[in-house]
Amino acid sequence: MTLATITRAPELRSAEILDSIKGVFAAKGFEGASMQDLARAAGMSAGNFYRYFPSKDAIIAALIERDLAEIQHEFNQIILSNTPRETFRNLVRARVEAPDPRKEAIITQIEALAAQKPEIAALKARMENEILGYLVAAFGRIANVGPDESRLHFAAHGKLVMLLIRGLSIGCCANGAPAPGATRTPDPALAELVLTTLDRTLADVVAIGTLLPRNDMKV
Amino acid sequence: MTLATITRAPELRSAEILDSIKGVFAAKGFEGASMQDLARAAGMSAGNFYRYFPSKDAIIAALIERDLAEIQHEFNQIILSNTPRETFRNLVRARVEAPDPRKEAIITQIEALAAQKPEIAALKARMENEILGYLVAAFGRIANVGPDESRLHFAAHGKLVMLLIRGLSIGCCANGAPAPGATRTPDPALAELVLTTLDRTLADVVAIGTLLPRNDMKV
DNA sequence: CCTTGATGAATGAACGTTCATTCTCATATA
DNA sequence: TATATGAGAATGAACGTTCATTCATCAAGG
Repeated sequence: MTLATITRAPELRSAEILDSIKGVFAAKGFEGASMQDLARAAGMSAGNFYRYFPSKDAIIAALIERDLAEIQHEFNQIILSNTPRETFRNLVRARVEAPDPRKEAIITQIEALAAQKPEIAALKARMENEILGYLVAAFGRIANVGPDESRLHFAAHGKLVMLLIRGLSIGCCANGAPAPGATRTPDPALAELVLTTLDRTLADVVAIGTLLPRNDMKV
Repeated sequence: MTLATITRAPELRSAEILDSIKGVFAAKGFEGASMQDLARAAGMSAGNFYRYFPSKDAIIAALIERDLAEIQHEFNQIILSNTPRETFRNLVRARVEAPDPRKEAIITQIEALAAQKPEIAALKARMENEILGYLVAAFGRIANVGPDESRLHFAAHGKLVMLLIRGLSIGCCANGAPAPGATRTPDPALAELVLTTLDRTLADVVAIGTLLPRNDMKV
């Protein structure tokens, strides 16, 4: 409390709260976690929680917003890099080899919530479309083609990459024991397969790019 | 009601009920669908519903069990076929090109529920492990290697295939409009990419198989 | 008249949210 | 320095609703 009070900006406080409750959502699910649970995890009373988030749904919305900002930042690294392909591959590798189980569990919850709450569904759709946009832009940068061409030819490739990364993170199988804090074994062999699939996709993108009007010819 | 009474076997009746409520689960989610909703969709009262399923959880369990049986049947076709690779590809193609939105929505719900109910998590784990087993067996049949070798070398490939099919079905992006009965456009380009990825994986499996002790040499 | 199938109102627990109240503490006042 | 003040932070009990589940009751067929 005293420590919390020191934190001047309420936005920082909100971010702290989001951090502290992520685990609860991951462990109990969105509906399974009561507001009392969340408040307890955040170290405050149920009532006071509403000073930071006007509703339970708003918490999920804030989580989505935060993840999106983070992802956006990662893609900026790719776009600004002068070795975009390597940068892309490194970021993907990090995500594939050291996934954050809490983040993935929350994405699963959002996925399920979208069936129930149109507002969340819209947020999810926006998030996915934005990420797809970033991916397509990154592909355009890597294959050196303009944005329109990129959008036209690489949209499906972008979706495939999203599919692979998300699917891997969900840990589509072999989780078995529901031990809460257990370090999930994400099957290195599968991770390796996913990575080579991503490499193949990237190679496809570059190959297609050579057949398209190049971006740098205009200059 | 009168029609229902004619149905002699209660198991058939249960299957009918499962069919009629699948849409409700898909549209509203597991927690979003109340027992009243489900009973109404099944054309009976809330109380009477409990004559067929002892609890809400049991409905999900029954749905999982049914899907598993169906999948098992499909894999039997592959194992018994004398052109297993083509049979496999055809089944996958059907699933990729004409997905059942309700089934996938329910899988999403199960995924999220597993975080909350250990019983469901166990069921889910069993289902995934069984499907993986079928896939590995099918790969063994296709690559003509024994079950032990298959399990040893193709487990990751099986997981990759599961990941691809499930990921595609989730419609990882570009669903946008939450119109309930809308025919989702599953992006044929993405479907095609997934199929070629599956073909590559299958080719990898066969290639690895030629390096392994063959199954038919023993006879 | 008894069994079977079905009803829908009743139950009780759980949950999101609200609100009257208390606490904290920096500043103002004397 | 000692005290008063007031605004924001925090509490936790209470509210109203929803929902899974149960049960007393009924209808019909043999």
